[in-house]
Amino acid sequence: MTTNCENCPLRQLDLFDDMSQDEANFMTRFKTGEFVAQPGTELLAEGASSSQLYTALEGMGLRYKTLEDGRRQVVGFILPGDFVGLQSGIMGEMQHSVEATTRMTMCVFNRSEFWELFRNQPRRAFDLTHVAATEEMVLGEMLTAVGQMDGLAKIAWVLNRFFRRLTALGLNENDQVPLPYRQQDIADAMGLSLVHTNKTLAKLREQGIATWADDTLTVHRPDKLAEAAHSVGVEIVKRPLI
Amino acid sequence: MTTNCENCPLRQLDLFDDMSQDEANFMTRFKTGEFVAQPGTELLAEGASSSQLYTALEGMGLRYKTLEDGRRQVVGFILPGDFVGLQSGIMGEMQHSVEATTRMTMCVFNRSEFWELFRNQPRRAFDLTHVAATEEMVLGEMLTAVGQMDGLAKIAWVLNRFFRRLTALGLNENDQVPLPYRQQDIADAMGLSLVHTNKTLAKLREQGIATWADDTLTVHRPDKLAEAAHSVGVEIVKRPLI
DNA sequence: CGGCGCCTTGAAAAGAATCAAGTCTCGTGG
DNA sequence: CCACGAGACTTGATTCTTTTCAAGGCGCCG
Repeated sequence: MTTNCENCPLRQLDLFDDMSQDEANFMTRFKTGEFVAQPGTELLAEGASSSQLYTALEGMGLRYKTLEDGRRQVVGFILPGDFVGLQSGIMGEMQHSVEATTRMTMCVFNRSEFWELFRNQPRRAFDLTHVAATEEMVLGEMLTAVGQMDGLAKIAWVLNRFFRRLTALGLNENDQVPLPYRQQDIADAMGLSLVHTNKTLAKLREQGIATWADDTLTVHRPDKLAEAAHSVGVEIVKRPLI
Repeated sequence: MTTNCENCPLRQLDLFDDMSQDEANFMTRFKTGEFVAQPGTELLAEGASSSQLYTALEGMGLRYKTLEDGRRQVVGFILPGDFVGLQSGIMGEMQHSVEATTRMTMCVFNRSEFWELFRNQPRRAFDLTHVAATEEMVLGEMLTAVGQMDGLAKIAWVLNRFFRRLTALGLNENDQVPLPYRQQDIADAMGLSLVHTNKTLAKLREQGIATWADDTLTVHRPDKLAEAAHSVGVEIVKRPLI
């Protein structure tokens, strides 16, 4: 029993642009099925050319690149509503791997119908470009954090981002949001060592700003967190849902 | 006297995808003129919504984000053939500023005709998405370098990238390519201090790998440079020209 | 000639990585 | 039912990369 795009629960959210009836119909045709990934599964591999494109419907995952020496750079986190596989759809090959952190439900689209989308659904084509541009924007902000901030600000930055984004997804209950990643994932995302990440998280905890334990992030002082992240004004941008 | 897209010198290069006659005609109509920017000029400002989109025809520039405390993160370098302003075209607002480093000649396109491109030129729309995806890919690689590599590898990485890209643009003469940036620009791009950048450049020079002086980068040992950059196999990807 | 921008170099200070244990939880198998 | 091991989180001590501070040099332009 797969979810029909017209009844997609994500469509209700303010975070996402409205979708016309016509577009929803098209998406339902474009969608070839659903796929459930178990925790730890690799959905797409760097260098691989997948014939499948996905939109995350439920669960969380991450994008990462691996270096020869085993180091890993997390280049993004995948939350519900995120489109996955655009690079392979456009350039024929993924430049990073994608892994499910929790159990994930993915909407599956067929790459062969990708071209039809550009020919017959200019609005959806525009949205796809929007998705790519948004991704680029996020990477630019992340690069700025990794390149210019010190440890405390980096950690605050990424926690703040999660907090706001997950709140926009309606997952905030009493200033608590689910955050099922490991400390190593955050360390690899922000270019810090695991040990330093751990000590920095402890600092944020001791200062009564935010506590992250048991896959749950509790933000006691959202204002202080944003301040520590040097990103007071940053809004989570509205985006199209593919 | 502006350059006609059909006779655009960049089109000759292997680096760029072929363009059909029909597409070249469309681009000529899409193009509203040319614009010459003097060194140091700000072409687009972060947060601004420009009604103009550009393709760099000649010269070099850079994209950067500024933090409240004055720090700066360079999020990309603009070389001939690069498209500028996609974010403002798609999302209505630039997320980074763009500055001309040298004198630059820019092809100017009108944002108001942007939508027509998506409606009537699906192939060009696809190319635009390709540009966005390529940009995302480059940022991902840069993030990996900034997040995971040490100083020497970071500098080697960026020099190697310039060397290969400028070579693909036909600007390589005897292993020398023009590189008109300041050390501070490279430092801000790779998240290093100016002092450390300078000392690291000295190291590469002493080791006989590469010398950068007088706006010219000379690579004595391309193999060693790529090795130091941990990016032996990375190719400069072919891309569409907008 | 003087000042400004950029590059260079040395010394000191600090932030982050690495090394090294040790704890806690949870699932597995004896 | 409990011992055991794996995986993740903590914490202290040490090492080292990188930053910051400070100063001088060089070329260019008014």
